[in-house]
Amino acid sequence: MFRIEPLSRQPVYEQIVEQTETLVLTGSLKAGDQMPSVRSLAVTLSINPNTIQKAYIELDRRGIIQAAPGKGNFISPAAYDLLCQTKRSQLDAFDTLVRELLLAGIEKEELCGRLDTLAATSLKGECDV
Amino acid sequence: MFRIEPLSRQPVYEQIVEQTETLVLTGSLKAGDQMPSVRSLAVTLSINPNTIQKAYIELDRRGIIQAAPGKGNFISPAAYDLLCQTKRSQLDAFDTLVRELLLAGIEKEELCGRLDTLAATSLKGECDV
DNA sequence: TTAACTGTATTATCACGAATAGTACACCTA
DNA sequence: TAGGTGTACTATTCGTGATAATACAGTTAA
Repeated sequence: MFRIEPLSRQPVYEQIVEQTETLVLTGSLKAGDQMPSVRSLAVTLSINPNTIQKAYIELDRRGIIQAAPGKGNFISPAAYDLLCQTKRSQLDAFDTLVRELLLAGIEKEELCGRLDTLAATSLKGECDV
Repeated sequence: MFRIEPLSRQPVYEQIVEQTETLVLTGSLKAGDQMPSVRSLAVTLSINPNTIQKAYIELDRRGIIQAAPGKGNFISPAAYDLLCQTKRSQLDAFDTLVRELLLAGIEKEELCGRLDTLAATSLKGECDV
């Protein structure tokens, strides 16, 4: 379910947060789905339970999951819409990257071509905002 | 010349490296241009000379600058071409980002529109590879 | 020649945050 | 009741970015 790279600069707990969000966006995780328990995921990924907890706390803070003490952590009903909204505010990252690639002499046409290919591949629904 | 954000997760020395590379790509720094001296830049940016040196060592390692002991650090003749080549290998970052934005329900057309705008704005030459 | 600049090298130390370790408590359910 | 769940807390380790303080060597111009 998760793929952790311990050598990455990005903290492990953040990798879990981001991958969870991606799983929600791709539809692999839907509202109401139960997350792996703190302890079980710690065993699976061979990392400390506290690290998992830290990731879950952050996901809860963002409204992506909801904790039910004694039962488990579950994907929040609003998770998907929340993420759509968040991603929309990250369009400037797209701008920055494109600007740099253009500066490096990469043709606009090449980027457009890739965009088309990706759009055709990722056959996903819309975000009803 | 440089804009350092001390609170960023990105190390200061890396900020200097990346900004230098961007300046080369934009044409603000050309082959043969002299970089600020380690000590002077340290004073200007109010950071430790060792941090500047670390950035310069990395730039030298990448072939972007060349050191002339006793004289200074200078933009390497191959700097621009090197960066064009490097950026080209970062197209998968573009793919990853686009994929996520598409998943978040952002229309392909919107991204294309932004791409057009950016291409029109950044009126730069090509990279003769 | 001297002074003042340049890059380079070395060692020690500090500061911050990620990650670990260990323990404890409360809740839910079969 | 037993064993799962989330939660809280403290202490410690560890890596690394950044600082501090020197020292040495090459270049340049007064």
